[in-house]
Amino acid sequence: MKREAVSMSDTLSKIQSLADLLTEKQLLELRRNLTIHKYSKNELIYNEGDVPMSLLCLISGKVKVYKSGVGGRTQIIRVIKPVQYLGYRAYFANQNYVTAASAFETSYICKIPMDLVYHWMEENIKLSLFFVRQLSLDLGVSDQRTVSLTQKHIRGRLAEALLFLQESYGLEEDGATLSIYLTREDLANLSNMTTANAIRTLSSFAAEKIVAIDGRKIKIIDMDAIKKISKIG
Amino acid sequence: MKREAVSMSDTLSKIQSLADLLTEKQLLELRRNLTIHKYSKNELIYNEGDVPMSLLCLISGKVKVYKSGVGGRTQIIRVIKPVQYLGYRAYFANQNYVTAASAFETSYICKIPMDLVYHWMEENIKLSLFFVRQLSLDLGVSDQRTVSLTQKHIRGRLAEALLFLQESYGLEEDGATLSIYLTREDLANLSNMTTANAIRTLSSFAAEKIVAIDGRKIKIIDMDAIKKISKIG
DNA sequence: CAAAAATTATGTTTTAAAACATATTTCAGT
DNA sequence: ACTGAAATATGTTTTAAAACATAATTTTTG
Repeated sequence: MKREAVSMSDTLSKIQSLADLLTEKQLLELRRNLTIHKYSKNELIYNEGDVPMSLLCLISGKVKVYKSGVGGRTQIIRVIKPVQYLGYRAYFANQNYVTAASAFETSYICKIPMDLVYHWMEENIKLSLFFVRQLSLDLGVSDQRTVSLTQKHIRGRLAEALLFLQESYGLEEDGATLSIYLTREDLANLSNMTTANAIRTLSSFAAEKIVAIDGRKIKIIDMDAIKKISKIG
Repeated sequence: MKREAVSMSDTLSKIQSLADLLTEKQLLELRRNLTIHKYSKNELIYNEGDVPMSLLCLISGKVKVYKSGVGGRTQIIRVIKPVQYLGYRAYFANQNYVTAASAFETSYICKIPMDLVYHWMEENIKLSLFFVRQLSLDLGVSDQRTVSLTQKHIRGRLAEALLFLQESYGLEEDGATLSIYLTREDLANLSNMTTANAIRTLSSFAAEKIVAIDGRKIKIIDMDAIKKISKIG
């Protein structure tokens, strides 16, 4: 498990695909204005209502974007893996953040002043189109998620969450264990259910030999079954 | 009630704010490539899985964008009023449509070939930034909606739907009657509930003198009560 | 290392909403 | 204007999931 800090050159190589879109001048400005920040496990990165100031890019670690709803219940809206960008929507919409973000585990995030990014966009079509594409992908996921979370039953929602985690963070060397260890509460907040129901439903999956659980480790035994449960809802 | 067809010059004046972003050359291309289409009540405009070919702009009428989920249940994702654009997300994300759209009532829609629009975007920053903004607003609404639909109770969801319809389509001259007449089924699909529950819950609101119903006409009597019910969920 | 706190686990009860059923009314097409 | 279909209305039953409760672990922290 790597534990070292992230250097500037590490960071620049990670955001290469964004940097490639920039002009020489913009690249220089990027180097001058980019900052790197460490967030510990469960540390808040931004909160609902905050003014969006920076484009964030997750360099290493894992992050959740969530929203608190009725009676303080939390819904995880999306999860972020390296190297993905976040925090841009609210700025473009001229709003304060309507979501919050925090680190699942120790994470390094680089920040680029959003005013600067927007400035670049005004003279850099490729960068603008990059965000058009990102936002379009995000919106598709969000619309799909609305329907899944409202219409699927508990088992379907949990199965979908497991698939979602697998797609987002992948599997360990055994090719079966999810590479992220979430609390049951996070799993519940991802699947729109109560913590007790996440625990119960996951136990059922284990009893049915669909998954094997060892604390927070979840090993997927029968992927087809999970896909089927997710699909039929 | 206006019933006439929509002319090219009507249309051009409606899409003025988009046209203003274009160069002279692009404006000429727009005039040559823009087409106007009439859709009757309940007519399908595009379907899930279709290849997105055109940027659509609703010139007159009312349109719903929806998604069919588990067991064919329909969720209305958003409603469109004149002059709003639709149909662009899937193209930008390089996907087929994941939603469908149809007309609540007779609607005129103008179509502009999406390849052309994208071409313009590649040489027109303002146009690109227009879509960045649109997508960002859409995404904010979608994320908010995910939480509302999953966490609010039936009464809260219906109240929210009524507010949403009021914001989208406004009120009639009496300053109280919603300017859109939906079937109870559409109201249910907007609020994530069964038709029977939409009927029942709306009847309750009427019994509580929060609204007055006359067929599909819904008159809002106690706006504060509706806002409160929506808020507390 | 031990105590406190948080998390996981399960059983039971309650509740909200769906499913089912059946009239009644309204609407659309001939 | 008539007729079948669609939409509305309302009552009853069933079911899924939340709420509540309590205990056993595990994790964190002083």
